[in-house]
Amino acid sequence: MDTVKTIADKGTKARGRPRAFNHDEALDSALKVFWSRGYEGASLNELTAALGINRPSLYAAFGNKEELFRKALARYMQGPVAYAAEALKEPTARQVVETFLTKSVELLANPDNPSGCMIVLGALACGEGSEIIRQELISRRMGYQAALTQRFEQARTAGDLPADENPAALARYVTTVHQGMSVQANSGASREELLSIVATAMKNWPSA
Amino acid sequence: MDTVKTIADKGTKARGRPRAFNHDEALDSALKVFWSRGYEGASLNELTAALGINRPSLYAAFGNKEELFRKALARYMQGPVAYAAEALKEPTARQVVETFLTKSVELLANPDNPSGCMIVLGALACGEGSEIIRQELISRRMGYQAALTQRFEQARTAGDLPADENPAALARYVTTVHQGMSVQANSGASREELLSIVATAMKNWPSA
DNA sequence: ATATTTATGTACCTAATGGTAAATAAATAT
DNA sequence: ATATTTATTTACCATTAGGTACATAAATAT
Repeated sequence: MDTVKTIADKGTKARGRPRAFNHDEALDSALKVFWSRGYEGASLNELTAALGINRPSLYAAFGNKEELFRKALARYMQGPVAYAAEALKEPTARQVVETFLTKSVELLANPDNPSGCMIVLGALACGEGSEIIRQELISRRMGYQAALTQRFEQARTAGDLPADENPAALARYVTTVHQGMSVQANSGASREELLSIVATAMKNWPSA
Repeated sequence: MDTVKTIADKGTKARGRPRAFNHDEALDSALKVFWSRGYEGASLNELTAALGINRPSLYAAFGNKEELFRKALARYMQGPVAYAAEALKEPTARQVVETFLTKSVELLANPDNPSGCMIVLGALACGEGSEIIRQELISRRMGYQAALTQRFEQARTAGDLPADENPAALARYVTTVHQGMSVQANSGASREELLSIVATAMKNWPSA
């Protein structure tokens, strides 16, 4: 268990030999590897090399490959992808979508990032051994799609989305475009190209 | 068993021991494995089991894993995905897109098929060892995107696409929707759900 | 000073990976 | 009948996969 991490534990000194690496920085390194290689494509050799630690330290700190992926994924959602949940707070459905997709482009086109969203590309067509992670990523995607649906229902009530529009269908459309853009980014699409996709996708957004 | 392979060889008899399996049926079995598992996720054990042959026979007949994938991919394009090239022949740009996306749904939602397009999902976020295949799939996707662009340019000349529309941007949009639908299919989307995506995506198609 | 606790380093484990050597079997050519 | 050609079978190869045992190092508690 962690010794000095929380503010509550500030006074107490760590009991054993101190960790030689920073827990969160290591997680960020692991994230980069999983993000670019996917769950299956990320080998423990590549992970330990990126983290600058050896295997037993990794296992002691993070459990195993699967657990490490989950922890990296949590960090991904609280960090690089936090904008997605934020976008739901925009005042109108149109602004929600525009903000979500535009900020997605910034993430996808950032040359410092691996290309494509990790939640989308992390485990798609893969071996049996990755099935649990694949299912987990599916439920994350569906979770966001459901959140968008709810947001659009609210928008319909609020009046900024016509009553005859189908919130679930619109949410599915938006996530589909986002997922397609991840594939495009993985294929090398530029920021401008991705932005043009957003523009085209938004052209038919229903007006109130 | 067919000892005689090509029409040109019709008269001559096969020289050595005849193959105990059908070449093209085996390729179809390999296709199914690669299609559902991706290049990286398909192991030789799973492949040989699916083909019902042992390793040396597979290597003698198809080269190696990479070559087998290429041959399965070629068969995929001439078979299940032949509709994509066909769709380009539709009379108007709108019909091209509608046909392409609708037929894609039939492929993606067919319960007999692995879920998602193999060209899209076959190798996205993967290890170093799959990089060549990943690049190859990228160029297939770009190839179709380029073909769509050309078709839209032609449509603009023909007058069934407004002159101020950008053929490349529209083609990118269409392929993005298709790629997103592959992810949706992989996440378990139904035929009806996929069709609703097509309907939403087509709503903003420019009219002549 | 000593015991206790925790982390690191080395070295190793088993299973699975893609790939192949060599013997054997089944066909045709002469 | 025999030689030649090609395919199958069995058994194996080196490498890598994810994961761990065990001794040692570095800190605190008493």
